[in-house]
Amino acid sequence: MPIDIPEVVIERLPVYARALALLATDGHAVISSQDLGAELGVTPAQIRKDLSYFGKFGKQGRGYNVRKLLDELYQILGLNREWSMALIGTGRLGRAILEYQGFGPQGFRFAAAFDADPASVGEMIGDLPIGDVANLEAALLNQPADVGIVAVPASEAQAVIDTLVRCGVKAILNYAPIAARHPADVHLRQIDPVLALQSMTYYLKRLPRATAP
Amino acid sequence: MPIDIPEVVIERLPVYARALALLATDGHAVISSQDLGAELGVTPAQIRKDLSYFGKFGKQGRGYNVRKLLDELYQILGLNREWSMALIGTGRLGRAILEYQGFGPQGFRFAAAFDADPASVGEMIGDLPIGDVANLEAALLNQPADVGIVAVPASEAQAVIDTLVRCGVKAILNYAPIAARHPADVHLRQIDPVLALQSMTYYLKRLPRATAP
DNA sequence: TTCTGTGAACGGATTCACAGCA
DNA sequence: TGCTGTGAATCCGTTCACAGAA
Repeated sequence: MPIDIPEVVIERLPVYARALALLATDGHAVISSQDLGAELGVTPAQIRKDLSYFGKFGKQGRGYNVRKLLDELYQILGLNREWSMALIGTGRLGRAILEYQGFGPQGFRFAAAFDADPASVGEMIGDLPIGDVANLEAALLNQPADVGIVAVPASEAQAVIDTLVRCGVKAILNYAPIAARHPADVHLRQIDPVLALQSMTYYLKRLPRATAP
Repeated sequence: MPIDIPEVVIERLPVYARALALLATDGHAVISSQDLGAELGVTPAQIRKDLSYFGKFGKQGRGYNVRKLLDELYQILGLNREWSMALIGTGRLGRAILEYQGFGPQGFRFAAAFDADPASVGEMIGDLPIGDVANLEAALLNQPADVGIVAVPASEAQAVIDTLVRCGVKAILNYAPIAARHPADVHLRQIDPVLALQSMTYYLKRLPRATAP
């Protein structure tokens, strides 16, 4: 298993896994790179090349056993275990993230929550107590989390991320609209709907039709 | 202004704009590609090359006038106007999106909301009435939206996206966890925190330290 | 025959490096 | 001297095309 696998490849694997999971529940036993690619809007060669970084999972002339390939991807991605997450920021956004039903079924569990507002600290959200962000470092050193979820205001986000990094957290999902600085060995993903919209308006602007005011 | 500007370039422009806006409010009048790059974790050459697709905005020996470059980027991206959005899906996620405070200040306004649940249809969220998703097509043809925001369950998302496409919506922000099929002239961005997490676990799995069970 | 796995070819984005202007 | 703008060189991911297994 080579060490220099392009990050784009790693980012596509969960997409494949999700599609395969769907195929499995639909009762498909086997699928070709051709058909999987059509499903996902990806070229068959892309899929085969991506998978070839990790091994040979298909059968020539047949395709891939859906169940087997799915298991392999789960193994590769580490999805066959539970991952603990610490949420920092329990305002509107933070609470929405906590209540989002998509994480649990995929094995991502909130283990702790923190906020800076004294009015919130001590409060319970479900069965999760809100801790003081001032104690974030101590709390994390005592009970580490695999992933940090940052949902604080933009002005506070870099400081929170620095703290997470200092505590050894190696994966951060940042909802704050900032370009956060972080060491190369810490993985950071940005959830940024406004940036997504702002890049699409470039193309909208160049279209003939316009919305009525 | 060439037509074949790489999409990655377009996606970086809002990042530059955001940083410049911050610099402007901080009172910085001028910035070099060097300093802006350091701020954003991007190489100076990258910034200069990106901007060169659109014109010459800097002064040799000095750098870029922050205010002027920001104005140019707003012009290029079409951020100096308001864009209307239609939200489809007003469940937990949809309501959180509606209440998110980040869209308004950037000129993105919710013009309509739709749901399939008869119990929700007719209800008001703030000053926005929830329409029946069965009437989505008619409503959009009557009052077009610039952007569609999809926050329905995964099983319904492709159908909703198909409808938006049929109504001429050319920009879609999809929160549903599916790899949606869409025509090349329709721009689609995916907000998918679970995928983001699932690609980071690949790297976490390969680290020595593990969380206590 | 069908479809995988993969080296080779290709294409496109990033980086380099420098001419040129303030 | 300092920094932009940009062709050229480089790097890297994608696609091609085919040998080989079922």
